[in-house]
Amino acid sequence: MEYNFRAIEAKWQQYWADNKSFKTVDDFSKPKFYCLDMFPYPSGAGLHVGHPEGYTATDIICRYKRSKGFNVLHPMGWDAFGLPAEQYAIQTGTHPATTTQRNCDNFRRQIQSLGLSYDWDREINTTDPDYFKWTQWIFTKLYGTWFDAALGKGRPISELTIPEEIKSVGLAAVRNFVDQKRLAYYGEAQVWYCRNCKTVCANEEVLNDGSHEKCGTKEVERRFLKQWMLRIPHYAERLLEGLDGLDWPEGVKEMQRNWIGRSTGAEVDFKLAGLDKQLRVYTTRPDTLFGATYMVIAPEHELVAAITTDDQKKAVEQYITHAALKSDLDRTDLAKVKSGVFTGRYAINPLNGKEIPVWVADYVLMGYGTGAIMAVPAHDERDFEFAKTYDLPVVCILDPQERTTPENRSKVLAGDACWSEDGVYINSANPEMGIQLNGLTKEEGIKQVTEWLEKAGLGKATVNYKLRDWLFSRQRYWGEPFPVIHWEDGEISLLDEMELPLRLPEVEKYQPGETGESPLSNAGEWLTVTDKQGRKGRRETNTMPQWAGSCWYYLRFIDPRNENEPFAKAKENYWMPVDLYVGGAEHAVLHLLYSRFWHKVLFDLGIVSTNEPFQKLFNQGMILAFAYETASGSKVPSDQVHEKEGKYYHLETGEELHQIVAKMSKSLKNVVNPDDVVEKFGADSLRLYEMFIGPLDATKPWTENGVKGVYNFLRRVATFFGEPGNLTLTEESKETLKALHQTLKKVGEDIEEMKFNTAISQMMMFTNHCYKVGKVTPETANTFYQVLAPFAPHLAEELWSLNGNQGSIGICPWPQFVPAYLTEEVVEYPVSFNGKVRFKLELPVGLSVAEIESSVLESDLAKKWLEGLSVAKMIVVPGKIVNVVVK
RNA sequence: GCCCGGGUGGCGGAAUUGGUAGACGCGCUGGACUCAAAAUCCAGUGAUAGCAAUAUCGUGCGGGUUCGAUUCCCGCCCCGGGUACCA
Repeated sequence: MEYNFRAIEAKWQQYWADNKSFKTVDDFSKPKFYCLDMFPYPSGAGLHVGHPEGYTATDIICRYKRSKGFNVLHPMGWDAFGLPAEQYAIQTGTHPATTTQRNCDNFRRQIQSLGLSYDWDREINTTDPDYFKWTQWIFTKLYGTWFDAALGKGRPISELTIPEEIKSVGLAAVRNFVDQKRLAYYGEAQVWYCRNCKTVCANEEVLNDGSHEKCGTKEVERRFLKQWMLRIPHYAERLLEGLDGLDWPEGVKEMQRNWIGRSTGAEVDFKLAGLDKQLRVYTTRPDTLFGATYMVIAPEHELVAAITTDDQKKAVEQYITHAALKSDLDRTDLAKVKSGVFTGRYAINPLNGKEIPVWVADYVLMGYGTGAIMAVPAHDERDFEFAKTYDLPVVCILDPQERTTPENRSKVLAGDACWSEDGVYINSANPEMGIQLNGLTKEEGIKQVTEWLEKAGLGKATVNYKLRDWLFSRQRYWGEPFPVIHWEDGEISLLDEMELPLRLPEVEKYQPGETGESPLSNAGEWLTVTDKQGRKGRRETNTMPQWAGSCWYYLRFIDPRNENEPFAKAKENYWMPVDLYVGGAEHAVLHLLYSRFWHKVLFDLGIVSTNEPFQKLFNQGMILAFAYETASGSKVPSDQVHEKEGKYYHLETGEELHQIVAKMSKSLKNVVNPDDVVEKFGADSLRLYEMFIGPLDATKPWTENGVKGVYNFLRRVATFFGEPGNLTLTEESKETLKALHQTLKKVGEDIEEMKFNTAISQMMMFTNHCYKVGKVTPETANTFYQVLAPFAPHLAEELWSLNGNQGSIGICPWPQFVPAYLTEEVVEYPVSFNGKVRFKLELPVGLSVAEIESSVLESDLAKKWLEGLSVAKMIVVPGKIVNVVVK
């Protein structure tokens, strides 16, 4: 048979569509397998070869699981809100919905051309009002939930007890109290604002170098704006604990842990000399309190004005104004030299009563801990640098002893070097206060000081998290509108479920306002509302960020056409959690953390039945491409390069070029379009190559020659098995049965472990075997087709039907592997002398160690290597190796 | 700086409860087929020496443990990703 992949693939894709072969039914009696791809943002550029990598992997697993008897849920949809469509609208006036529709159609066509077994009846789109109705609904749930710290869970706001003293103050106080507790709140937030995009951006979008992730400019600055925020830090502990039970890559879990950033320490109150106020600091090292020689408060700290003395007022005010203009970049990276100013005030060290100066410095951040620190320059690098800059005293209280060099130790003891590791306390006792640390080490010191502080009422053990409130609004058009009304009297109300979805209004221009307000502020009629009492209100003009839609889409796939609820409880109960979630590592922290947060809230409210949404996570690696650069390192577009005898030259200048591996990019002209690959080699070849190129989680370069290699394999399969004369054997040979069942075993195991590259190489070996023996039985062929089917489903279906089988190959149970076919009668032992393999010796299976020893020593081959030497020892590992130690 | 990955033929990569390094594929070489070429099929292919049998070397570098190390331990080098004063 000629391998006419175009005809074969068209035929079977039609067959699957006509027969709805991959439709998932909610048959609760079967074991379920929910396999999810991270749904794409349908960009105008279409699919790139990175998309099919993850999609093919999940498709193989799904097809395999179906034939193993699982009820498989394998859906696809579109994360279609987002900036590019809006940007295009600003430029051309085309409604983002139009652009989005077009892009989705293109993506669907491309994905369908790959023969992926999605249930297209479950397709969802985050921009569809029937979908975002429920995104808005979940937002109202967040708004209506508070976190009960005592129970460690979220509860409906109706279950919040309002203290009598608040009630007595009045309605506004009650409202204020409740708002303080909600998981979603509307508040003044100091946020990043990008002058270029005219939008607010999340902290996470502002890169370390002070540029905006989305647009790349450095036009970002800090502004105060009214924003919707989510209190994700309330769930910090739950999000941290939840990680332990998940089958996720360790690296991703570690990144999430670091992002949450839990630390334990103590809050300590310092009295201020001549001021009836206390300064509270957070420290992870209360044990170093004896070494605190000054204090620092953040420029934004509320006590700055009160603390500053008249003499220093001017200098401090100047410093604060200056610091406010700085971006985080200036405050961190560039500030190798720390800056600060003395407030004129002294604080009193509670352990020894000594007065220490209070400084203002921007290396202390208001957003973490209490915004104030006690500085222990001898044992903290940052404090040490600051102390050296401003010539503040450095008192060593922790002797490194033998933990460092004698030279460094004496520097540390003299206060000329910083030591932040463990040591033995010195100068750390105050008998009057009943505290004595000298001679102890760090762990014990922290414990004792914390206990002492708590007893003395000067402080308490505290846990802190780096995780900050999640800024949840954007000044954009193309996002979910908030179901929120701001009334003229200052009240905020949310729409009822009956009033959802709140659709986007038509607007004339998509340009954000100069002040950064959303395009929705131009939406005329839509904008204003009046209630039954005649009270006027204005709708929220912000929209939700792109994260919103992707935070819960895995739940909607369970019941995507449900008009009455986000999903039916019974179905959710059956399908959740997602058994396997595959996508890029770029979502390791944000998307996965936000999703987990929403999920936990929904869990606490009894809306979902699992504590965590994604049981197993797998990150596919990036697919790169070869690129070329000159000796000086400048890049040369691929169409300017020509190859000669394995070397590369510039087409015009003739200069020899160096081949490198780089991300695919338009400028390098090394982008591979899946459509072209499908056209030239077929979908099965594309699928197979993406899996064969290397381990799924590795970063690897694309080569067209590699595609040719797997195409070759498929062609050889088609040629051999498509020839009826090759399938005429009536009884299968032992060797072929062995090769077949080895393949069956290896491929099954490799799919379970997601090691697709080695599974494919095993199938290649089997095919090579078939060419060698020339003929196999039709039964052998059938079994092989089934093994091949998850990987190259079109060709497998074709050969399957050609061999006289009815119906789709996908519905047949996975063939049973028979271990008996793999048993060996002889073992070929590599025989080593002093660890060097000298010859191979074939021996029957099942010999005792003594028998193997004597067989080896008696063999003619061994004589040569034993000449003039005596055997000191023999190592025999039955079935593996023999090593003779000679002297 | 810190954290996490990773360094194996000309190339992508296999193989690690320590047990025949280089499976499979690409490329290359030779042969068959052909008037010829392409395609295909068959064979070979880590390096060095040798006609060959074979020998020596060989998994980033230097040590160590072991009968035996790509695999374990110690110390380095290089590459990729993440991160940034979190007290």
